[in-house]
Amino acid sequence: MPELPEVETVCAALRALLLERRVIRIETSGVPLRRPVQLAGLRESCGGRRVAAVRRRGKYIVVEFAGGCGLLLHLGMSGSFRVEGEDLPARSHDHLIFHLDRRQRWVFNDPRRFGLAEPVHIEVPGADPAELAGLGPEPLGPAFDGGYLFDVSRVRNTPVKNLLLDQGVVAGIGNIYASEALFRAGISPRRRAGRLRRAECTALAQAIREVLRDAIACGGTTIRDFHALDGREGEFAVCLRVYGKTGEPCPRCGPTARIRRLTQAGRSTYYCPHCQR
DNA sequence: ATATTCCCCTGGAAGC
DNA sequence: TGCTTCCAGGGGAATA
Repeated sequence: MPELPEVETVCAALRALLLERRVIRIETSGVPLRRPVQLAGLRESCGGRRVAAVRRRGKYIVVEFAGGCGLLLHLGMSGSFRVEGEDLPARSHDHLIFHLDRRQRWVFNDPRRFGLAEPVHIEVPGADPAELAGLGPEPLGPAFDGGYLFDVSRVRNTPVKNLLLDQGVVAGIGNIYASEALFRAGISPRRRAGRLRRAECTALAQAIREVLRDAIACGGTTIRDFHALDGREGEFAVCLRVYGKTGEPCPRCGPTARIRRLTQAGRSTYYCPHCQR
């Protein structure tokens, strides 16, 4: 569920709440997330240490402690965090509890358990852990532009929508923003990636940056259950132009064209067959 | 090697 | 009301 803008929103809130805080003790529900939780490793990596940095890479969050110790987090489809007083009641699907100083706790809650929380090594302060080496560039960073997209797409026969979902090509785009970016760029999601012209790649890269920036400014998109640490929902849902809008008039073409849904690589894609070519 | 399909899980909405 | 079916913002393993 959470894509780059949602993870960015969560990450900024975590940074504000956790920086310089000390992890006193760690507990788990004992239930595996995407993989079994390595409680001993987490205690070694985080236990007794102060949070030195919190940053995002693609859809991952990296929490850095002193001494090269790190914590790699991923929200999966349904993960969420909260930081609250120790006296409040636990909730269903609380799978990781980091007890902090000042009688607070930091909780990772994840009903579907597709999330991830693992100890990692940080070689140099600010560096990515080796586990993230396969990620493509940040779409809002300097390495991502139309030229890059053109180059990496040449040898790919997959539909461009699938290419955008490949985290090794570009990190952080998910199902919502892939559809939204293709709509903004006027490119059909079914187009073979390798057949895109250079100008189309430029338009698409620009559309990706725009939609992600707009969504971050709105605190992300809440379709169902995404919420930030303060409980607020992402306001970008009202700005969606095609995602989830099957049968509605196209915002660009008007009532003469209706938004359609199709399935690509097992995921829903939304697009206007009239203005996306 | 690349590209789909399937699977992991829970919960909410929609259909009957 | 209750049951069944479908669907979901992710990613990785197993298949073609």
